[in-house]
Amino acid sequence: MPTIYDVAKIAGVSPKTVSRVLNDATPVAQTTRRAVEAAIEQLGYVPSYAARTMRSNRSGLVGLISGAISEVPSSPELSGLPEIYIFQGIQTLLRQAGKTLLIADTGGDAATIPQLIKTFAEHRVEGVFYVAPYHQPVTLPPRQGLANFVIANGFDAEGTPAVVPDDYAGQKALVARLIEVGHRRIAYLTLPRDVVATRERTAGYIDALKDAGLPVDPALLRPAEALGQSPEDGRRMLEYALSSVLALPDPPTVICAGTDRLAMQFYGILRSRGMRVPEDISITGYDDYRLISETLYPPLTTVELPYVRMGQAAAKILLDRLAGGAPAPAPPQRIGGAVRWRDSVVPPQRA
Amino acid sequence: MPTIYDVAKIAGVSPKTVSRVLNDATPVAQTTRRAVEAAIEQLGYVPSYAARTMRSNRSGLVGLISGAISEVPSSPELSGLPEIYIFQGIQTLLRQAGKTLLIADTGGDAATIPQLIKTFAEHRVEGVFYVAPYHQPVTLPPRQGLANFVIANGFDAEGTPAVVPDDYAGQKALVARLIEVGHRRIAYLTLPRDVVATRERTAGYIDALKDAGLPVDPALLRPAEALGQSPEDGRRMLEYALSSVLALPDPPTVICAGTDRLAMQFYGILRSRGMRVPEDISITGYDDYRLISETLYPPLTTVELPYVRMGQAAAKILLDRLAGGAPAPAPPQRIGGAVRWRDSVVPPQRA
DNA sequence: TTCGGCTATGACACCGTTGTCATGACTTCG
DNA sequence: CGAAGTCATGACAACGGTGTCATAGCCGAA
Repeated sequence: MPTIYDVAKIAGVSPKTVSRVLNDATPVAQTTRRAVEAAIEQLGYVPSYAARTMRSNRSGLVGLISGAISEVPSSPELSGLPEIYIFQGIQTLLRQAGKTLLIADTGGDAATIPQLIKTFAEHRVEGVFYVAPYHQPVTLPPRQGLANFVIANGFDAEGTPAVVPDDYAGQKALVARLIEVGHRRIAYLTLPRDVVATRERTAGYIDALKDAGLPVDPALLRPAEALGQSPEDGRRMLEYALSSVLALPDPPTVICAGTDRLAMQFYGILRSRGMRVPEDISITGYDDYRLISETLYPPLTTVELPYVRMGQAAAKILLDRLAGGAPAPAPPQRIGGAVRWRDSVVPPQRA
Repeated sequence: MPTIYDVAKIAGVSPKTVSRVLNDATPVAQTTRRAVEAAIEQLGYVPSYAARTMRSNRSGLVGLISGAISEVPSSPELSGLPEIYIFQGIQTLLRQAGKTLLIADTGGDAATIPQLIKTFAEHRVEGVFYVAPYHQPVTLPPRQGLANFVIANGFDAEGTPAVVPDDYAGQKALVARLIEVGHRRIAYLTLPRDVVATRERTAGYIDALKDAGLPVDPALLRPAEALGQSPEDGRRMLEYALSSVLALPDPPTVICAGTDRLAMQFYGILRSRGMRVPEDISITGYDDYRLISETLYPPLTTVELPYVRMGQAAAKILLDRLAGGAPAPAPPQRIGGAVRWRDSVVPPQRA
């Protein structure tokens, strides 16, 4: 591969001048610049980041770790949206800033993380992203001399900069909207009780009802899933939760599902019982996982899980720190997701 | 950050000896080795890949490009499985080989690729993966001096090493299995006519029928989707295809959908018409996209799209080349996917 | 005219490792 | 007992850039 010396020789200048041209550094005469650029073109010269890194100590690399970094065992049922959207958000901003993304996946085994971090350290990454598979508390392993960690889709106890979805506001906005179109009996069949998203969204659900002066009926609020259960148990729990609210003397006119996947299952169960969606009952989801929400018929009203924007926010935090900005520990940054209003919800029909 | 000199000074040896310890090179005395290892531990020393790269010209980095690298415009309806599984397969093997993965996403804009490749070149990657969003022909942009390209989920006209799913064998095995349990009237409602997967799977469908000595009825074989149509048109086409085969004088006992997503839509349509799955009609999918195939009730019989293994196969090709193995151009390597037999198929019921 | 200041450029060392080659101590064998 | 061979180690240069400092040419002001 050609080097800066080859370019210098052809252009008839010193290597240092070539370096200046490459870095847009002052001062270089117009004619010199053109000669150097021509030589670069002619040779197909590409500068070496490795050499640049040694002198300047800035590698242009940023690491990303995804997979089982959680305290909670990996639950496929919870990681609805592929984390790849978070990657995309991160990468978009990094590329604009001239950084390149190194990725490593734990493959579900948290024990591999120290090794991954060591590899990143060997490549002298300027920062590291941790991407959790769903909104959760995490514990970062030892930093091994690296700085500038940012957590996406999670948070830790040490106040590491973090970005999370605003689950509270999302569910609250959705329920407020349901109330607005006339619903009064709103069931909420949630994800497992112990996850962050359930706690926050439930609070949003309750506050939306209170804000509208509606009563909160505990019979309308129940988990439709538990952590670590078998598929059969899951199915049974789901049907039981649904049956319970439908059997109430004053049944709901709309069912909010904890996730688009649950909503999809409700479609199936309701239809095999002869109920029509949305004529007989309205349904909402959460995530806006478009493979489901746009494919279902009728298309699903849901709340966006703003993964791309979360990734961008995480990248912005890191880039600001690299630029020498304030560390900004603060509480996790919360990213709101829009309500996606589709045809699975209609105003309640008179009985 | 501590360097090899700091380690050498503390251990009382020369830098070169430290280097030998780091690389497990002969010959180093046991006592010396221990002293050096102790010094490394004490300082928290981490070797610099950048410096190593300069001397040895091996960066330990491999690039991966995903996104719109296709000739075909990106169709969300076709990229059933998230490419992330291909990444995982690739990364598993690379990590074992001590390589680190650099990733870049085009963000849907193929015009960005030359820039991405240039960035990879600056980091002196040892190879580059192209990952297509679904099985398709691709055209690689200029290589800009880089070698060792491998295509995953696609193939090009130049014979670049490539890995693709064996769509022919997958559909053939599925249909053979259906015949085995007694089905004779087997409908196939496919993905858009022009995509590779449809051509190959249709051939598999036909050959399975022929092998069993069954007639091929063109009325049972039709596309359920077209490229680039609106959601409403899509829905209409889908319903029309389904209605057509059901209205036949001798209707099918099982419907093979072009993808799990289509199968999911068929569940919905059939149920809103009062038909039961699988009692009244069996259904199969393709992809084994578990968020759908395991969540549907009854769980969906489908064919695995072996993305993880495809990624591993692609990585193996690259690693073999890096190790100096034969270039192995050959036709694309075909990776077979297993039939996943679940409850959406039962033997045909007597009319 | 002379001198300070600015512009464009180059010489040189250095970043952190490793390949090449040399060297000294110790074995082994005739 | 000396020559040849092995083992453990170190000196030195080189990889491809960039930071620091020096320098030559040119300008305008005193």
